[in-house]
This record gives sequence, structure tokens and C-alpha cells, in this order.
Amino acid sequence: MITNKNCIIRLSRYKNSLYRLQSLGFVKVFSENLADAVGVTAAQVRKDFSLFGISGNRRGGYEIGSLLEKLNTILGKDQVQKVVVVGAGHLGGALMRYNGFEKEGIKIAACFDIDPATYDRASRIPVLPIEELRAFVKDNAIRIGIIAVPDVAAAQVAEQMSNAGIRGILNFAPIRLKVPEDVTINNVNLELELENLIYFVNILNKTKAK
Amino acid sequence: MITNKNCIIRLSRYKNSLYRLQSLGFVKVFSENLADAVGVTAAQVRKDFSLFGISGNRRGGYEIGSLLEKLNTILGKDQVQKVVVVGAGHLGGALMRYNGFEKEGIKIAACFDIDPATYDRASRIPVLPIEELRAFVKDNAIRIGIIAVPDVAAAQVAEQMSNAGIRGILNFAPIRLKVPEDVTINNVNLELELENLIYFVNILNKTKAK
DNA sequence: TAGATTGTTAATCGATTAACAATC
DNA sequence: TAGATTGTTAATCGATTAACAATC
Repeated sequence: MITNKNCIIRLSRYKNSLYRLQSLGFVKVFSENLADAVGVTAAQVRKDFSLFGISGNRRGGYEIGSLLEKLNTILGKDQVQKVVVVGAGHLGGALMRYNGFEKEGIKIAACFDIDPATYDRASRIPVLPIEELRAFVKDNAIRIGIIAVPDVAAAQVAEQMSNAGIRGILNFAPIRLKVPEDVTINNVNLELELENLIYFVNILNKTKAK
Repeated sequence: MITNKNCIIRLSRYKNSLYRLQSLGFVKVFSENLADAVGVTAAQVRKDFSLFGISGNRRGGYEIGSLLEKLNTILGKDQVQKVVVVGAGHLGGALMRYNGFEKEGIKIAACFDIDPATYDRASRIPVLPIEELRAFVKDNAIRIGIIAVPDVAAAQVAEQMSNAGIRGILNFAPIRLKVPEDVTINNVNLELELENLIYFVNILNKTKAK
């Protein structure tokens, strides 16, 4: 329905800010407050909400509890989301051990690799042969996968994921993946992010020097 | 001068595609070719170039070699960029061992942490006490830092970086950092990326079900 | 009621694209 | 020259913001 990525990212931010406000004891919030907390305009907040049919109370603002419920439903946070990681290298390992996902209702169900030395079925998060990806994804109704393999292997992994039934891919490999159009890809390209920072640091430095 | 992040990201993509084309033996390229390779329109390519005063040859397109030179200068790739990492945990460790940075001319010069158990001055990339950050950054004229610490520590690290003279921060902690306006921040928020994927997977699924 | 805030429409802004004169 | 491609202006598109009538 709504396909603007920035808008959805803002919904996530509203949600996070609302939890903070709630933990501070607030029960209601005005678009103005929330806008300040997230760093957007009040009009943006109201517009975003109206896009999703979320309405408040003219004069009384929004009730945080019910607002959070609606946002959580929209964002699919009403159930734990299971994801798989492919690539048990340094990055894959870091992701498996990262505990920030849990509190967001995201669970890494398993990791897959081609190297038998990495396999570990007894681990809290099992590391399995890539050949088992398809069956595992089907059996566990997984729809999200994370690609944490070297760039030369990424295209093939994306295809395997797509064939297995995965419909959303978080890709850490610095290459552009081709997938069917019903598969969504979010890229995290660290080289690109750093290169970008370098540019802005350089021009701001030059501008100052003038 | 130009402050549109998307535009700079496209320059990086042009650069990467041009290297590929060059390695295939091409010497010249038309805006149309490059646009296809990167997935934008030919008008976008020409517009981006003209924004940076890059001109080609009417009728003859652009000469890849000199184009790459100009892009590399704009993107600061004419010299190795040294960066520091703060946080020697799983993510920091993965970044230190990631070898994709080197071929992009990005060198992690050192890592810093508060936990003495992580310190290792003899390592290829030394792991040092956070107290030494400031001196190290000054001595090595570092301007880019990566935050790979838990979210509760991120704000303080950002301030230490900023005070030490760092002007660009790649932040992996899922919180919004406040820094002086001459410091550029790029955020990599994995929870947000996954949450975003979940949304799009869910709605595409629902749309199909209709 | 009077006053404040929402919900939505219209205006603005910025980025992308189309079109075409300039020109190699 | 004739033809193809650039460089740039104008048109389009989409997203953000301002404004204000509706209303609690």
C-alpha cells in the first residue's frame, strides 16, 4: 500500500520515541512533542499518521498506548520475526552475538555457511550447511534473510534465498543484487558509507578553510 | 558545495562501475551506458557530472580514465584515508578483520575500548585504551571514526570523537547522536533496516493474497 | 463557549527526467 | 556535412511543509 521507505523509517522512529516517552510516564502526546523527539515537523507526523489511518483526538492529541499498538501492528511487531543469516564469518558471527535484535522482537533462527569447519548444530543459534537453507526456511516459514558472505558469493546466495521463499534480504555485500521484484532488498554498504563521510568531511573542511 | 547525499552516493557507484567497464577493456563510455550499469537515467548521469564540472565530449562520450581520475579526486580517493574504530567487541572485531576496506583505500589505523582485556598494542591494528583516542587522532590527523559500542556508551564516544577532532562518524549504535554541526554522521541501524524489511515483506505478501 | 490541536488541502521545495539546442 | 551525444533549461514528479477549517 504505502511504499515510501522514508515514511516507514519514520514510523519506526515514532515508535521508539513513544516507548521512551511512555517510560517517562507520559500517557498522551501531541504531534508537536513527537515531532521534536524525532526531529521532524509536526505536519509530517500528522501526515504520516493520516496516511495509515491513525487518528488522534482534536484538542487531546494522541494516546500513546493505542498509538504504539497501531504502529506495532503496521510494523509487524506483534509477533517475533525469525530471520536467517548466511555467512558465518566475522560479520555473521557478530550478528549472531549481537543482542540488540532480541529486544526488537527479531530472532536469528539459524546461520548457514559452506565451510564445514563452521558447522555447529548444538549452538544456541545453529550453524548449518547452506544445502539445508531451503528446507529450514520452508519448515520455519522464514521470510527474511541476511547476506554476510564475501561479495563473490553474494549473488548466488541471494538466488538461493529467493528460491527458498525468502522475501526480504538485508545485504552486507558491496554489490548490487538482482532478485525477482517480489523480493525486497536493503543494502548496507560500509565502503559506500565511509566514502560518503570522507567526501563530506573533505568539503566541509575546504569550505571552512576559505 | 554539493550537499546532496544521494548524489555523492551515485558518484561512488559511477566510479565502481567505471572500474568494471575499464577492466572489461572499455576506454570510453556514453552517459547511456553508465546509466544502464548503475541503474539510473542517462540524464541523471549527465546532470550529476555537470554539477561537478565534469565534461565529456559531445559525440564522443566520456573518457573512462580521466573520468575516474576526476571522480576519485572528488571522493577523496587520491590518498589513503585512515579511520579509527571505538569498540573492540564483536562488531568492532569484525570491522578490523574485514578486508573490503583496504581495496577502497580505507585503513583502520587503530581501535579503542574501555576494557583492558581487549588491549593489544602489538596487533596489526592496535587496540588501545579510549584515553589515548585524543592523542592518537591528533598525531595521525584522523578525521573519520566508527562507533561500534553499545548504545548506552555511544553518546559519550561521539563527544570524545568530536572533541578529539574527528569530523565524520559512522555510527552503528541504534540511537540518534548529537554533535556539532561541522561533524557529519552516517547511521547504520540494523534493527531499523530489518524492521523496514519486515514491513515491506508483510505488505507485499498481503497485496498478493488479495 | 473559547481555545487548542487535529486532519487535510494547497503551496512549496527539491530532486529527477524530458527535451532540445549546441557542437564535436 | 550529417548524425549522435552532450550540457542545460524547462517540465515533471514526489515528498515535505504551511495553513486553516473542522472539532473536541
